[in-house]
Amino acid sequence: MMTYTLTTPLYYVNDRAHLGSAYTTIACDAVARHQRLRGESVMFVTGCDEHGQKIQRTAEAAELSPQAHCDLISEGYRDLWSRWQISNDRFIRTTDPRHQQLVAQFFARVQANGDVVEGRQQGWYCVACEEFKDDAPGSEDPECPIHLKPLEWRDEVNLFFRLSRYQAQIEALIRQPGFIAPASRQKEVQNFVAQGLRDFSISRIDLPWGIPVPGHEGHTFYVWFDALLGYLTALLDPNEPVVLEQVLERGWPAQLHVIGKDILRFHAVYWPAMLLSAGLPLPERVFGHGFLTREGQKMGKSLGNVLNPEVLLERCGRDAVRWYLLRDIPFGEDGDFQQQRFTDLVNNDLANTIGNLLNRTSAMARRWFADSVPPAGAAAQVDHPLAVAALAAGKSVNVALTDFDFRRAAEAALQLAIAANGFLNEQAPWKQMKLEGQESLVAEDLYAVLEATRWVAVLLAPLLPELSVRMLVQLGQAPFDSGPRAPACPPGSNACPWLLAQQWGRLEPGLPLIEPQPVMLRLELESPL
RNA sequence: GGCUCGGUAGCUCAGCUGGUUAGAGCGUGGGAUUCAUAACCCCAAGGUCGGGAGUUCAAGUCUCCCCCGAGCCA
Repeated sequence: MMTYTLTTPLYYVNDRAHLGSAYTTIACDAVARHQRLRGESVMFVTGCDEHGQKIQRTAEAAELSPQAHCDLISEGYRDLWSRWQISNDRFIRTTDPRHQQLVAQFFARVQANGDVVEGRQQGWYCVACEEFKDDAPGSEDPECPIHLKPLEWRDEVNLFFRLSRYQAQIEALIRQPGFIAPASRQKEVQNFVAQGLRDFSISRIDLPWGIPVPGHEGHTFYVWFDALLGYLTALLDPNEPVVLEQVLERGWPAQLHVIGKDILRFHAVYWPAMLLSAGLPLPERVFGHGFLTREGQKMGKSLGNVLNPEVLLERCGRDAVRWYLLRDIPFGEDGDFQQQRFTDLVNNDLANTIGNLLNRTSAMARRWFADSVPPAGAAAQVDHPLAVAALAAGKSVNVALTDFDFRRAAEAALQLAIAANGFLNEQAPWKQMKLEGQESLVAEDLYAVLEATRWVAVLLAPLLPELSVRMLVQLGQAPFDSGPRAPACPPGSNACPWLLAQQWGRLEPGLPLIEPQPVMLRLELESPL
């Protein structure tokens, strides 16, 4: 069975997780859950990138060994994702000894293919970028334009990867529609490649905190070379011997790499070339998403306005943050985190519109129909206005999620809830109940709204798994398993619960309804986050 | 400095190959209602579409220049 493999970047352990990493990871989580709900077998990879001089120095500054520092930070990531209930199947650390073995095997292939050459590299180096700066600013004390830190003069013999040999293949690759997403990022990479690809160095000398290059004493691998390979190591079963070829049986090639727009070049150019050299298939798609600002300003330590995902989690909860990030920020574009808007949207959409819909409908059904789902009558038919709305919403959600358009998906689910609320106000069952002989009409109306509400819960499952579960439980429905070990359904089988749930009329009349509890509380933030 | 993307109501954004009075949600104001989490539903106000020039019978939508923001390459 085909595996849907997707990855977050392997986060650099230079510092603790920030909101940006949480954003990327949550988006991937939504995709992974959606695929699992559709019955796909999913391999969702995340992890940490732990080598390089920058890490070594950060550790020294903290008076820790590099390993101790990496252990600390990567454990922080692992713990954070677990508390966010991220459904990753793997968490790879590039300091894993197994990774070292895989890198050696990969390197051997690249070398056997004639793509490794020695070259002298001389120039100004930025440790923060872990890169040589081609155009040295001439003067005596050049600074890195990005980090505003002094550059260091290096003169060393390194190993180079012969990227230049792959010019034509890379050009063809990035021309393919869909490989680089969103499409608006394609040109930038094309122009970069059009300038002519130059070989890039894949080793460093006298940098102990890295993976040793076999056969080249004193060389360690350049951090990017080793980090990208983490995607492969992650796929291997932790108990099986490390055999590069085996990744083909474990989900390679990936369907999707989700990354921040700043590292598109590495994923859309360098990485495919490395894979070509090693004779491995290429990933289907590289999605470069935008960055988050906060209240219109760039987040940064110097400004002291960094939004900590731990704080967000504790004070606001998973559903609220996921909803805001997925529903309001166009995936792919830059976005701005605004606290007022955050609470407005969460309270309006989740508490007032969706939560209250369930609450009011369930309360009426219980009051007038013996604590249970009323008889459906004509409302069971698929031409009921809410049935039509539900089917349309379901279609939109599925299409939107396939396109990684979380906003459209969230909007579609929300619109269904709005339609159901509107229908209730039009039909006003509370008025009808005061009249004689209107009970069957009221029953139909309430059934239709309860069923539409069930649909809202179903459609929210990939985006807000927890809210979805709380709603389904109140409706007496079995919640869906979209977690790491969710069982996949063979293609063509009709056993996929989530897809089955997207049929109008699945709610059983007569089913007991438990006393409604608010499924989503309003956010009341007295102080800024 | 070069390249790319974006700059549309207070806020977040839709506006396909140029064509009737520029749309939605949030926020704001008003109304209606009481089943419900002071919730839901309805209505309204709000924009010289970043600035300037040009092409056209007609431009938010095409061309050029400039300004602002972001990313990449230097």
